Amino acid sequence: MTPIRLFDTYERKIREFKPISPGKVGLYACGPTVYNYAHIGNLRTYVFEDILRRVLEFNGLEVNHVVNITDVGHLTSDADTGEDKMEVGTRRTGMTAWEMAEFYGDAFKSDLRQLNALEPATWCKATDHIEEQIAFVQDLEDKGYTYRTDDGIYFNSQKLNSYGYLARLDISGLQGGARVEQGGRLHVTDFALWKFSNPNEKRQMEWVSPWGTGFPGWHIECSAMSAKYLGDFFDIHCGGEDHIPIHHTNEIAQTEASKGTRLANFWMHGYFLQLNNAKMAKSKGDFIRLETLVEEGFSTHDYRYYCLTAHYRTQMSFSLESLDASRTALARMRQTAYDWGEPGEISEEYLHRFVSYINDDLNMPRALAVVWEMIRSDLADEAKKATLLKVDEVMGLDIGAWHPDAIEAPAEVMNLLQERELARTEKHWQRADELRDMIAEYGYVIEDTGNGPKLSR
RNA sequence: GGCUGGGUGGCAGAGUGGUUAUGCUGCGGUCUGCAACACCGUUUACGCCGGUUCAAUUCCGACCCCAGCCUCCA
Repeated sequence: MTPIRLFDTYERKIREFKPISPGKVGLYACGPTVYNYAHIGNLRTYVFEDILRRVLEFNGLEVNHVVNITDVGHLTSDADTGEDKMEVGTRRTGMTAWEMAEFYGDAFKSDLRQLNALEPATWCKATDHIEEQIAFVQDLEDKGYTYRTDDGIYFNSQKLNSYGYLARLDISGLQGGARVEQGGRLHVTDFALWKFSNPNEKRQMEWVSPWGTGFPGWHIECSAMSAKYLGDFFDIHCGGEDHIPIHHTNEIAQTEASKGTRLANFWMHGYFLQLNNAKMAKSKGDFIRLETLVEEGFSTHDYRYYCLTAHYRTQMSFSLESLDASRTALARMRQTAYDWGEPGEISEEYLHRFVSYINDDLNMPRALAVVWEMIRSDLADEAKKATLLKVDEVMGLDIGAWHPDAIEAPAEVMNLLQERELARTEKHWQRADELRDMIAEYGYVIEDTGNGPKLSR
């Protein structure tokens, strides 16, 4: 079998992937912060992670997939004007922080299911792992990596020579450009491990700790939970590209200080979906949800297909026009496959070519090109069907489950349709065309096939 | 300002030191009463300026532009 080669952000190169334990892969994916719905840009990263998992499994590996839910740890902005996102969220929704976390967590899981992403083996919430996080911070304190300020316990990034290696950070450059008040931090790159509650206001989420009542910093949850579920050094850690300079840099710093490892053997990042030449941001008004696309008449699978048309490591420009191209392509793929009938023998040649691309750093656009080549080849239909169903184990487009919708048209439309068929057998073409126009006014399109007319909306 | 990454045909998006994916769209054709579907064919593509080379979109350098991060963020 073709070796699996993956791009590792830490090394900044593609290298062969070999599991730390033969046959088994530990995979940790940074999950959502649940103060709002996920937008399609967020979702693109989870589609990438799902493809990664499917490719590993396609290669016969057993994947232990862990995804966290960040339901606490939203640091209040360091600037005086900053607000706690969670607080803003509770005001907006009228829910408590706990209710909100559950609500948006469920919405997120629902989005993933609709995108046909495989369910992780473990979902872990930050609030369910406060003890582990406290223990982790305690360990860092014992090892001399922390200091205390007025508002929390901080990680001293200067204690690690390798700090910022993942992002190739030029720390002196950062200092010149820092736009935010440092507070009590000693260095710009230092970050909170544990934040104290403000004595003047009661937080909805807070816990007692050896340092005082408060809540964990954002980064510590991933170091603590990944260690719990996958060990001190596991195979792959994923997330969005924006996590490279801060979140993952800090996770690595914590784990390196505590465990002496770089946390994961491979660091992989999904790149942004751009809207109007800028990243889609929850803070802007123009963020698009999966549900928004459905309201626009697209299916969630259309969006999944769309994600496969670009490599995960390139930014992609979103527009309804380009999504429409994917919808058309997927519709043709499904319909064609349906018409092929029952599957026969898989074409080893096409399968092999497909695998050589997916194993080459998840090159789905190239793999998809092979699939189209196969579809338009002179292979027998049964072989095409079998091959397509096989490669769909990776694509996840549910090709095999699809069937044409049985259109339920109102009786008026059905009568018109019947009338038109009569006109056609009598070769009254003008009348037939009039009837077609009338049917069109009800919103239905007619396709005349060998087996009679076919209605669609 | 610093750091990281990128600029490919109408759109999206692969890839390569010489033969220039793939999907969608447009155009031409076959099929069809017409249309639609399907199928076949098809259009001056590689930001700009230098350099290396027999040959550069592909390698090197400068420049311009774009995105991300430096602030919660997929």
